[in-house]
Amino acid sequence: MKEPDATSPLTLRDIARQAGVSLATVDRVLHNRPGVRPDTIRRVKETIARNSFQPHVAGAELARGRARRFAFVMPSGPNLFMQQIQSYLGEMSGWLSARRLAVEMVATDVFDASVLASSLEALAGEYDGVAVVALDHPSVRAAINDLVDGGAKVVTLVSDVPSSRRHYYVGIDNIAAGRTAGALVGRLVGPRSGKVAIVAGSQGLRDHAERIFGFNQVMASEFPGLNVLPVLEGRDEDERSEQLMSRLLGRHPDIVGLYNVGAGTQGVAKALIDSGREKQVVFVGHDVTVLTRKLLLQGAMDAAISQNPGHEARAAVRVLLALARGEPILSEQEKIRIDIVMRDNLP
Amino acid sequence: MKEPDATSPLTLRDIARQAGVSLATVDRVLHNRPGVRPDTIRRVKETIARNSFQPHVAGAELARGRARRFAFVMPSGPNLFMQQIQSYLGEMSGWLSARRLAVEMVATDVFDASVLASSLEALAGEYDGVAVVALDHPSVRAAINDLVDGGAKVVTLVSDVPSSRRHYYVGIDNIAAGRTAGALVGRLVGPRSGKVAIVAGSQGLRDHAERIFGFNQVMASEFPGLNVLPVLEGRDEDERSEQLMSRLLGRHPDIVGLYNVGAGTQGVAKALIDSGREKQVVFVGHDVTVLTRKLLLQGAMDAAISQNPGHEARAAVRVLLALARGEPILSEQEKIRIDIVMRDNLP
DNA sequence: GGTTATTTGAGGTACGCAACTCATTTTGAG
DNA sequence: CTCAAAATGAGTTGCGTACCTCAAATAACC
Repeated sequence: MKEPDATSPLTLRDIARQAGVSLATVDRVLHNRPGVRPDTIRRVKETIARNSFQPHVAGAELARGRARRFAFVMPSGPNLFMQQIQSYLGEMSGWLSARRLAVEMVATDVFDASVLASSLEALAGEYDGVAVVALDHPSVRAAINDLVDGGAKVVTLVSDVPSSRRHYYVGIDNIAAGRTAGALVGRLVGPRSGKVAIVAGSQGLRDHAERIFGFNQVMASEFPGLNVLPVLEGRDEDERSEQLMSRLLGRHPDIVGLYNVGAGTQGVAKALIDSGREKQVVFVGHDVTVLTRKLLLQGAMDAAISQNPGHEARAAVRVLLALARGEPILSEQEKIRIDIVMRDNLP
Repeated sequence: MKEPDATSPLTLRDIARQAGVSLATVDRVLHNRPGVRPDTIRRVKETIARNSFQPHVAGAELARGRARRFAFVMPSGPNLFMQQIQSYLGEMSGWLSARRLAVEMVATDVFDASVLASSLEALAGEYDGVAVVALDHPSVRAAINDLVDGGAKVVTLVSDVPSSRRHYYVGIDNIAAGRTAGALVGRLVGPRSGKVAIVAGSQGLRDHAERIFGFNQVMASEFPGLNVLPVLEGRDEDERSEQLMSRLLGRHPDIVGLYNVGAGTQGVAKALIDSGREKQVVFVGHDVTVLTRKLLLQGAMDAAISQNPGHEARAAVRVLLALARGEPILSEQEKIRIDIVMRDNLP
């Protein structure tokens, strides 16, 4: 005999009884299976809502049997970001396997739309969820939509494709990141006036373009004393960035600020240090790596805008899992913050 | 007939077979139950390790039956921090109930050691886990240790009691927070020299003392041009803080920086604004609230050091859950970061 | 009214583990 | 060697859900 004494958690059986239907019907409603009258569906859903009933995740997880497979589609090549994500996923391996989750990395050329699109197509039906560092291009958009239609949960990582039907975007607001960089450069330069240089990978990349936009916005409105020079495009390569930067420093002795939008930080820093002006020029860049950490500590770099890659990796996994389970997403938790890292709050 | 075909996840049964023991013995080993020879224990553990086997959380969770109860022991009174934590826990309610977790708030006077200690004692045996905003005092330490001995998992929140046997501390490194504040004030003041004021709640509070320590450290070593004035103790009250600050501003026309270590921000800001010097004085404080948000936006405050309370609440719950389940803790994930919040990266 | 289609009920099995009982084997002490 | 104690095996039950089958009831149609 089951006593209705304490507030022992409700089960599906209780819901069924309260709604005056059988367990099978509740199950049909819960999983959108056919063969239930609209009226009955409503009654069951109301009962669930009234009791704010939540199915026990553990029960559901156990009953479904098979493990879930997630794919992370990431840039190929000796990419530091990919290595970091991979290492953070590695740290989660215990957590993952205790939940019977398999996460696999799929390396591909994310900068070539057709290659990326076909890589995505190849995943159809194989995975329950896909996280992808996506290029915003029609064929990629179509591939993402196909995955979604195939029943997979799709999350864009770092770089979004807002026009697709992806379920979620895990990454920062790049315009706000650029604004933050602008505010930092402006404030740290102080009352001085002079020129400000920008080095980006390419203005064709969505995230870089957005950061530059935000940066210029702040510069124009809040720091009229600073004159922003045309953007140098270093293609995220160290050598090229260094050359461009060296030349620019030579031509403009009155540079007081420098914003490095993407990678190629090593080259930019080398040019700055070789010029001997690293103490006079405020240098703000992105991401906390071994390199930027060193530069911050030695004072050559003043601040780094960072989007914690560990958080991104974990958030992507959590979001995919929540989507697959049909759980609500804790959006506040999964939001990637724009971190300002200076020497004294290095993580 | 079970086929050993694919890499279908192992179960306890597989481990038992491989180790050449029965399921009951594996269970005894796993739960540190008596009645197993040391040699057998070793053999079982080795088998588990060799296969990097992780018990399926869902199975374990389902089998244990009863729900888990966690208590959050927090400051009573109209405390903004408590309200925030409570609201963030509210957002998690679906997540919590789907895992059959009950989180209860226990309000108490956390600033009175004996009251806090007896509040903690009262929880013994009732809860599987306790998160507590703790005062570092011998009687509190003893109460925490008693809870731990009673089998509860204990996490200190925001304010640590390192000498106790609490399982984990969820909060920031306050010395580093102070250093960060110092670096910000110093950098934002720029080449000017002058005096820097500090307002704290009380130097007797561990976190405040640590922040001041870190702040002074940076000031002394990196900004010799800035002269730090003696600490004002505003008891985290607006009125008192305002009076003290007004008087100080009157006496020192050459104040260029201001660090507000704790609460009472409203009062400090009012004194600063009334003096009409908010544009000349760099003002750095703590926490992003409705108030500090407004001050940042209007430019009266230059930066806020923040420890995301939502993250703290969620981390505390996750850590308690992991501890209760015997899962490893993702320390990287649970680490509370020191956020620098300026106008352009307001969350 | 009869027939078919749709909807619902009843029940079972399986998932992986915890927690227990009780029988049996092994071990160690005397 | 004997006998009690310790160690281990074998088995059962239940947790809450998913997913399945088959029968029964109800509704819709002509």
